[in-house]
Amino acid sequence: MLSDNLVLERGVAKAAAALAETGALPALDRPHSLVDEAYRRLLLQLDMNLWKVGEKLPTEKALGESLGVSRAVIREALARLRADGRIETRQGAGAFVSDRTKIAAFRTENHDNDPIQQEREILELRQIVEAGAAGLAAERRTKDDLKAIRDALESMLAALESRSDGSLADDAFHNAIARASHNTQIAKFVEFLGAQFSDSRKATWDDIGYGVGIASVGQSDHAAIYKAIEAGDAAKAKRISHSHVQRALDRIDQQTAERTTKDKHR
Amino acid sequence: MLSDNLVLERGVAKAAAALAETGALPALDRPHSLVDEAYRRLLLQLDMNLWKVGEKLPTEKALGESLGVSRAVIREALARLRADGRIETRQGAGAFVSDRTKIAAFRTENHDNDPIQQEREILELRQIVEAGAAGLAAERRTKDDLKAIRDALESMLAALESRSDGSLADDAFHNAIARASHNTQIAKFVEFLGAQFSDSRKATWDDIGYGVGIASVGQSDHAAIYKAIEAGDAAKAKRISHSHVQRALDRIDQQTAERTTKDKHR
DNA sequence: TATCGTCATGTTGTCAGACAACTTAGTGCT
DNA sequence: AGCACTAAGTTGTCTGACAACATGACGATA
Repeated sequence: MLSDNLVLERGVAKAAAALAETGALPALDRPHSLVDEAYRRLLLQLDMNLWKVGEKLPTEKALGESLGVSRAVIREALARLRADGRIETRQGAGAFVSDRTKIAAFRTENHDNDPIQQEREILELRQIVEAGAAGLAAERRTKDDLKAIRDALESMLAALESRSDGSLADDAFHNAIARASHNTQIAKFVEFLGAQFSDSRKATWDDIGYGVGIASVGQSDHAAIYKAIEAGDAAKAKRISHSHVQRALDRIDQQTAERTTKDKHR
Repeated sequence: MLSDNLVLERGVAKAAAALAETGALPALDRPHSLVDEAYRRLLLQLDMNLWKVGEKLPTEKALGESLGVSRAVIREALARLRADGRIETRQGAGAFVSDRTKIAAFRTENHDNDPIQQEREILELRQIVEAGAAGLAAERRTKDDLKAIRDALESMLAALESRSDGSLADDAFHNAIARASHNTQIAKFVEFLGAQFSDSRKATWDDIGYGVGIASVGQSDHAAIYKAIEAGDAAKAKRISHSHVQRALDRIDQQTAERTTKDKHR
């Protein structure tokens, strides 16, 4: 079942050349490298608890043979899993499934979930963390922090007036607030969460966004958040930041509702 | 400066054998594998902005020669960096520094920071997220969720009465609440943050913890959090959860204060 | 019998070389 | 200038080899 040959699966040049004569479609799509594929397979099997915690995985040789790839490919895939803290390897012994207390990295990827649902969930997490960060920022901000936030605010205003893309300034604004919390982990995490969006956030700033006026509503939120942080009002900063993201959540829910309605009438 | 040879650096068997005659201490500690070391070096150089965003890294061959390791080692290290989203590689072209919008994984590790300070920062992040999760849990919990939380609560109570280690049940309690938020990203992240602690959390449950009564105070917090979630009181669940973690933060600050005082008198 | 070395075997860690697939820059032709 | 073509350089993958280490079997010794 899981012994599918990775090489045979994707279109290799040799196979493609052979098929070209028969008129079969060329192997245009090479979605991932062999290492990527091997990594996905192994991660999937780990998530499915195919091997218990502490149990030994098959040897690199065996894994390579079952997937039809060389040991080098398997080793690079295992290196990733080890970096994620999902497995531990001991020279001469083998690779073992590590328990959950060893997780070393957080990723938002999810094999099975609906992408929209996933985006909603990330946004909700973002809402919590950014509101908390805004609260801390109100308590700890320095003059330099305020200046950084203000600069980003002005960049966004300029973008808004020229109807150009302000998503970068938007990012900078939220990151500046997170940094003002003077907690590098929070700052790093907000930056990370922001990166998980980059494309979908642009929707706020494109033509549609301007048409609906999302961007300008957002801007008044931003100004209010800044004022609260400047005034040192943590509760207020948290509240406004929270409701600011809530608007984005509501938009997602509204779109989802519209879609399901459409589906019913189809 | 950065052309140090990794192989020469760590204690290789050959070198150890040579030193054995001179009476030098044996190379007991083999801290990391070559791949780990190479990964750290490259990550450090990336964090130091040695190469600009979009800039091309040296070739695998060159990197291998400058670190004194084979291409295979470099490739596995680069595989990790690529998995983290720090670089992108194009076959035939090279490896390039990717911009911050591509970050694929969040790690708490920090090269330079004081470990205690880092623990405090993670705990603060935890405070924010867990309080938010508790709030959502109060709004969305099902009967099954409540049962899972209650089970963990009872496990902790049993551990408390038998004065045994309840850190696992403690973990289970907070994870059950996070799952009750019905947001898999939040649940995954709470689980992740919990894993970043596992050892230091045990302090709450060891002998010292019992002596000071930390565990029993925590237990009354836990019970109150459960009640609030059961009652659907989101604000209350958030508030208690927040102050629950605040106690742990205060303990850290107190320890830090004591240490600095001691340092002064030394 | 129980314990302790020793050894054979298997596995991971690392190295070296080779070729395929691909990019890039240059070269020469039109 | 623009184009096809070539050549060199780079990453992706494969293969084979050896070192370092773990583990269990075996036999010697007390």
